[in-house]
Amino acid sequence: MAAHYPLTTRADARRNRERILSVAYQAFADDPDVPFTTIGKLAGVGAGTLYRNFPTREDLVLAVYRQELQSMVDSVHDLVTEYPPLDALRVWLLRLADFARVKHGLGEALQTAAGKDVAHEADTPVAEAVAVLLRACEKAGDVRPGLDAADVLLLMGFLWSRAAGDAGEQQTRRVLDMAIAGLQ
Amino acid sequence: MAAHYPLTTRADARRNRERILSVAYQAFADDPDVPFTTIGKLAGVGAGTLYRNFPTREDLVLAVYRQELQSMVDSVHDLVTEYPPLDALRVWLLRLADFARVKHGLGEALQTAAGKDVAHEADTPVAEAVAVLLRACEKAGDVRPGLDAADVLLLMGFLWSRAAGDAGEQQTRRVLDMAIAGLQ
DNA sequence: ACCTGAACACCGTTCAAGT
DNA sequence: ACCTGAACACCGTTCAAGT
Repeated sequence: MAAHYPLTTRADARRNRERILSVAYQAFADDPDVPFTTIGKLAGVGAGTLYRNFPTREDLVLAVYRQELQSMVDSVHDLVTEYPPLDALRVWLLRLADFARVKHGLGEALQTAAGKDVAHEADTPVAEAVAVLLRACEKAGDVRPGLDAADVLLLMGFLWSRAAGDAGEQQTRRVLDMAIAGLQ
Repeated sequence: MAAHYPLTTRADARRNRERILSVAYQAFADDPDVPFTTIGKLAGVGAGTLYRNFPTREDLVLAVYRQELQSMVDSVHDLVTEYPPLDALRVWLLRLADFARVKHGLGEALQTAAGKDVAHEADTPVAEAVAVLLRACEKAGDVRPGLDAADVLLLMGFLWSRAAGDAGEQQTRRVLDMAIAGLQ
């Protein structure tokens, strides 16, 4: 009596999962408290399908988080080819700051055990992304040599916690510029 | 047709309000997502009474926040008489760190407009409390002179945001000790 | 003036029936 | 194998009736 595992996922099943993920980010950004079932409706799937793919709200939040952070990390390559090194660093960190704001809006899902795992699992790729940007700046002589990516991220984390509490984008930008000036 | 305002609050009304506040802190600490109506039941009041006193969950959260922070500030005087200055500072900052953890658990009520007002309104008394503790340490020669209370709080805020994300009490204690060592 | 608690609305979650 | 959506449970909120 061998169990039967499907060799391929059914096409509609894959489509449904992708649809949910693609509406979820915007839905969470618009309203962090959006009813879970509403996301299913927006994606045009039944409640059962929503729950089979993401048994809890947290599962969906974390999947969205993972997806967005991945696309952030993937964007590094294009940035360093398109912009001067220092601008690439600034743009990327600004995007990360925006993401951190949304992440904060996503609620405390990242404070749970599973959430910390996901957040922690992202640490290495994110640190590597920063390392790539820093190395480009270093080569161009835009920052002082020997800067540690983890240190930079720690500093950024500090800025975000302040920025989230107080004013919005403007302040984030100003403080970020101050921090970058400090790296030079 | 002058409106009639009660000259004195009815005794049972005052009692009810106090009862709600006294159960709320523990209830939130036990489970930040405790159903709002459950707090009414724990306090032994009807849903209507709960809602008249605290129209929204946020109102109750903020009232609890205010109350607890007030008692923290009030405790400074006893601490500086009971403990050596540096110990008083350490104990008080540890308590504040514990409170910050619970505050975090209280959810994002403090991120709203009203929440920021309350948090901001607390800044001055809290900074004064720290200033009192610092001055005592300075007089005893335990810290270097000229330390700014706001700077110390900024540093603490940084520690908490790290501590909340990662490990709990142990790490908070270690990092706090490092920070205090830095003040000396 | 203040209280209680039943009543209603809304959202989370499951599961029987369908393709 | 996967889907839909009705059905049920639970919590938030109001308000008529009581003291």
